[in-house]
Amino acid sequence: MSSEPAAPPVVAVVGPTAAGKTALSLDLAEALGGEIVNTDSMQVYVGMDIGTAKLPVAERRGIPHHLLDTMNVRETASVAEFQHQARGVIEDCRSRGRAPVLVGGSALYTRAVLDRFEFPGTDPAVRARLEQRLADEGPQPLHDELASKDPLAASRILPTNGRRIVRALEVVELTGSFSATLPTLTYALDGAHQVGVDIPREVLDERIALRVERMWEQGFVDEVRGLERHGLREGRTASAALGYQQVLAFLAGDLTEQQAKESTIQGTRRFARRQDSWFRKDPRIHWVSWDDPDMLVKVLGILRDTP
RNA sequence: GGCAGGUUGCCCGAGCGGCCAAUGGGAGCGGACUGUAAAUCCGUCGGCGUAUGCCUACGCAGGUUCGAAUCCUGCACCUGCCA
Repeated sequence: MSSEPAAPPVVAVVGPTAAGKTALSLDLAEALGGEIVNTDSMQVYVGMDIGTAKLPVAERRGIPHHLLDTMNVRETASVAEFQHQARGVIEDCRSRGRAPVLVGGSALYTRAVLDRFEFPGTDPAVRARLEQRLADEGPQPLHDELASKDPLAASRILPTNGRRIVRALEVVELTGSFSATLPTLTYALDGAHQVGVDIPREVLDERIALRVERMWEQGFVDEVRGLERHGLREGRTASAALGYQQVLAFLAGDLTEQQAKESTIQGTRRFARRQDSWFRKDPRIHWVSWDDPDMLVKVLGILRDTP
């Protein structure tokens, strides 16, 4: 038996928005002597605070938080880039003997960090050309083209999903083929664990509605107004964030404020369903109930008992 | 009080004698997902333990018809115009 200290574990807290991931992650980080690593695709933006439910600095209990506020709203986010940064942060934490605690609801981001996930490159010119064609011709001709160049990829992507077809064609042009299917569930990091916060739909729906109401009370509309001046509307990814897109529509006069709020609640609920479909099918996740008073103890037990 | 219009499935909204359990949208439910992922897209969607099947259903009650959500009569409620 080796006597050298084991590397600190990597724990990812997953689950739908508003389930209570943040509280658990803070408790965990304190218990493990760890640091928080954000895996939320929208909390990376500077100034997107209220609408993303970003934890205020004052409530971070002095625990270092990584990968928050790394981009401005005009910049386009990228999973591959995020993966690179996150792995760097994780390695850095562990080298200092600190356990990285990942928190966030962006399933693809979390998996990209935790799992063996390699993203083929990208080429802005190729992408732009394909997107132009998508706008002009619609998805079907592009799908036909994909079918002739990479039949397997075409068979795995529906002819109506222009977005995925464009990316597939881009990768085919760059590398010759596109896998169009998710890699197996295999951790790329040693000592990785995933803990899911399980919460009944009815409770979650209620919490989402409440959270959105609070956002408005806290001045969300003003936050978006301010970000609009910093180019939020031009930001490709940031402008599509839930709540932000709705408030932008309100500010443009396309929705009433009430409609924007209701649409945000509705959209967030649907988003939570999509998050569920990622997390529920991952058998590696250890689930704990959102209202379990012994949640932390249980999670620590799980970490101790599983390799 | 008179004239005109309306009442459809969880919600909105088409249908205007058979091809209607009833177009479409939303919600709900399920699913996909490799460099925009809080995105993009798909399926399902009255009930009945597989059904060329049965039941329930288009405000309520009756009628015409081989057959009605669709036509007629009465009633109830809503709406626009004239008073």
